[in-house]
Amino acid sequence: MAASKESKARRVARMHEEYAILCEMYPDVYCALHFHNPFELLVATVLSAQTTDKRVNSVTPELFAIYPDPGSMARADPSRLEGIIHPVGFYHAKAAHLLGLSQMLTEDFDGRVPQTMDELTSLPGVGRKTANVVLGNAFGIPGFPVDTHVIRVTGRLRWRTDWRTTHPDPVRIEHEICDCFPPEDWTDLSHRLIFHGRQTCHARRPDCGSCPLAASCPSAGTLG
DNA sequence: ATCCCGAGGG
DNA sequence: CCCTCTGGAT
Repeated sequence: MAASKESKARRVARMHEEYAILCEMYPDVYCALHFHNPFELLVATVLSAQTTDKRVNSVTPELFAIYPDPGSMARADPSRLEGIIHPVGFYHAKAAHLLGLSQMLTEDFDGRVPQTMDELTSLPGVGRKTANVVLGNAFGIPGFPVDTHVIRVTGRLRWRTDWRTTHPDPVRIEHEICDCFPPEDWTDLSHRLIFHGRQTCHARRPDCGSCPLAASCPSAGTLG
């Protein structure tokens, strides 16, 4: 068992090679959401859940023109807020999240976006993935956002020691990958894995034929 | 039908 | 651990 198992050093070396290939495949993968401050990024990221960045970007200009800061958003009329963010979907829950979130920012955090994982995830609508995006992009604090794409892609590439697990633990994936890459790579690497999952390594029919990673991918050709 | 750079609730 | 929440695009 231990003899046939790939050594950690070899596995880490392979992960780094595959990261380099991802960089060649997707030269311009940075935060698709344009923002001017941590509050705007936080709101835009909360809105981004299970939607496309295009829809989020279609509502944020009006949203931030009317509610430029936590104080004004905390006093927003719920139905008006719902109307503004309606195109992103999940508008009822997300409007409630934005209201509660901005109220909590004004009451508990002096109107500022907190800079720790525990404080961020205490906000309504903010999970670990969203918190890591905000930490990395707004504050330069390294974090590794794990979403469904990261779970799937890292499993197929076998970047996880527990890749056979049916229901992998996202926190464990985060820690495993952070253990193998320097902190300055985390945000960028996460974005590329997510982008790869969307563009090529789809859940149902992954496009292995056009994927440069297929040569070293243990799952290539075994799917779809 | 299935997917969108998820999170909260039961 | 499952489900729901939205609607538009493919």
